Amino acid sequence: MSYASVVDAAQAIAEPVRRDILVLLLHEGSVPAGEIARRFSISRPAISRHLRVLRESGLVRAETTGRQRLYVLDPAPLAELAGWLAQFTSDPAWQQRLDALETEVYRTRRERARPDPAAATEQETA
Amino acid sequence: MSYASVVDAAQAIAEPVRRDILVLLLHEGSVPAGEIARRFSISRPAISRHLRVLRESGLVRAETTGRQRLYVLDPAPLAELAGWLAQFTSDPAWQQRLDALETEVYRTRRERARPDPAAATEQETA
DNA sequence: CAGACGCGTAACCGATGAGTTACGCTTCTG
DNA sequence: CAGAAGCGTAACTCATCGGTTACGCGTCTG
Repeated sequence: MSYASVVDAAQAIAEPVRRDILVLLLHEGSVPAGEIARRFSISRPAISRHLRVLRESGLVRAETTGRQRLYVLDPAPLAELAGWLAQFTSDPAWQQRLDALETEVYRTRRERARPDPAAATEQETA
Repeated sequence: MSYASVVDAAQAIAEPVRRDILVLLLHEGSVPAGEIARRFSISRPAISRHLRVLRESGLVRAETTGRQRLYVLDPAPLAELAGWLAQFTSDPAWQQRLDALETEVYRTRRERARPDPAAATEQETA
């Protein structure tokens, strides 16, 4: 398990516009660059560079047909990222440890309703 | 359709150090801030700010005990992010469209394994 | 109680990133 | 074949980010 492309995928995903582009491609399948740009309020070069980021991180592939560039989604890196996330969401170890630790913070989180006697968890960063 | 915290989670995940912190907390359960800082080569204030980002995105919770701040993982936002990713990895629609399109780019992708650009910030240093 | 300890924050700085406009290259078209 | 259409890139600006050092504040301890 190398999780090599997790780095790039996470970086790519961090940008709202890029996420929207991915969703767009998911729904529409294959969309030319200009058409993608037309869907957003930012300029076409900005979209072009977002597409480059997505391309370089393997999330998207481009097929040149004539003077158009059709973009298609490639969810493989996203699957890898999902695999990386799985170690957190599926592994029960963290919960066991938290149970063993029996911290106040966790009980609060878990019950979500009881009055907080100490309230020492949420203070800084006013 | 909320995916509200996906934004923040993706942002938090985009940073290699923050990913490593999450993995560290996954394995160790509850770790004080200074101990976390000691595991990395960067300065303690830098870690402190990474921890703030993780806190504000809900990925981590802090419990103050005396003069220590114990950090624990909260995988809930990661689960949400995984849910967002699921629309790409589980939905078969994209593949149908790609099959229908039958593009050269896709056949290329399918036949030969794609080269993996090595960028191994992944394996935690702990 | 003075001082060490633990941790967060402020102030500052170089690097990165996302947006813009201007431009160039290739491909279609009248 | 000239010009429009479609895209990408270069050059630039501004905001954000991640790192550092200096500092402040609450907590433990001899």
